[in-house]
Amino acid sequence: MVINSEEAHFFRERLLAWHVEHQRPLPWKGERDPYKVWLSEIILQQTRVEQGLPYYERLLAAYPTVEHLAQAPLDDVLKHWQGLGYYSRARNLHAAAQYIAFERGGVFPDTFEGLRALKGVGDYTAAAIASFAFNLPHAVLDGNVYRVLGRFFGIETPVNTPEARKRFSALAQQLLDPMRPGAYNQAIMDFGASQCRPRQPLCEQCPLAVRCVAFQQRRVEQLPRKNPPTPRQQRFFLYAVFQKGRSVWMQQRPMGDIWANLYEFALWETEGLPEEPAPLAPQVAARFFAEASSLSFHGVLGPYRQTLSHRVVHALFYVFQMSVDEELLAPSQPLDQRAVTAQWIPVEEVEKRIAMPKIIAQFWREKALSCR
DNA sequence: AAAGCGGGGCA
DNA sequence: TGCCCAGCTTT
Repeated sequence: MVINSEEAHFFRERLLAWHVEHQRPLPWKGERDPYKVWLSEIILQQTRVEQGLPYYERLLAAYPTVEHLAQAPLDDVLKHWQGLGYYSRARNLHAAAQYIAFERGGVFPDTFEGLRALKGVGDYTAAAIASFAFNLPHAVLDGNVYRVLGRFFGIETPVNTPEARKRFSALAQQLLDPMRPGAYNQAIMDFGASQCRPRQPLCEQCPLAVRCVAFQQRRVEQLPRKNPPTPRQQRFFLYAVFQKGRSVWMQQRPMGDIWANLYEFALWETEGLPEEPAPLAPQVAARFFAEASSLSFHGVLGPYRQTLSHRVVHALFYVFQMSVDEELLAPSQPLDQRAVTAQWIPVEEVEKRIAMPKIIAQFWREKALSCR
């Protein structure tokens, strides 16, 4: 789709005028430091501003410069990231920080291609940093832009396809104000977030409505189109929570699966949940310890359920206590068969130091409450 | 081209 | 409950 310059001018000017009146004050607005822009953009990937804001404040306080971030242990970065989701962002953030700090002397890339080569930086994030920090003319294409352009131009192509990506990015680049790329990108994303929002958009007071195809055809709620998502697969986790004195056995989740690098308890993944959980306790214990007789079973909690983007996880927690004077028994099956860290963690350090998936943190919190 | 990867908010 | 969110990476 090629648009004439008059139409592009109309779109641009109305949008920028709207932005002057309606923009939200946020800490990264107008920021030119590429480190801060980068940090904010990684946090905001697939994440609402309200959810990401406190994480931005805490991470920036903990790591004021890219060197601070690069020198921190990955587990500390993950702990700061706990609860935000998509944990590969934290791993990539850390890896990119080390690259910038140790191989580039702390100097950020200042071109689109240089930024795009950083781990965790795709087309959107590279365009955002390039335009905000360096005023380079690259148009952002995110969920907001898809929606605004899809409605205004009445585009039928489902947005979650490679074809849409090409069409929309070409369109976005034509509409970009080459003299004010940063301001334009801020404007269209703010506009999508608060005016042309997914549900109940404010069309009656919209400066673009007079030329908006979706509005004129009363199809605002139908656009942009999207292909249906793939159904979520169910997974069933039976956790064995081994406590010895004031310590608990925890292990790190492997790469290449959900919650990579976060910590959990000894895990037995099954094809389903048992009808009667409690009688299964000896079998659960036997999965991990040959000498189950030295364990006392303290009960089972759950099932807990958590929905992820492509999975639904159901979890039961079997709690066992070992006597304090007992030496650590050899697991009947290696707990670290996935070659990850496994260790006894003092109970009082778990919440402070260990990054856990939400479903683990929730169990742990409720267990602590029920034990006092 | 499709799948995998979190968690929160809202109708 | 389903949908969406300042997306990226792997297969």
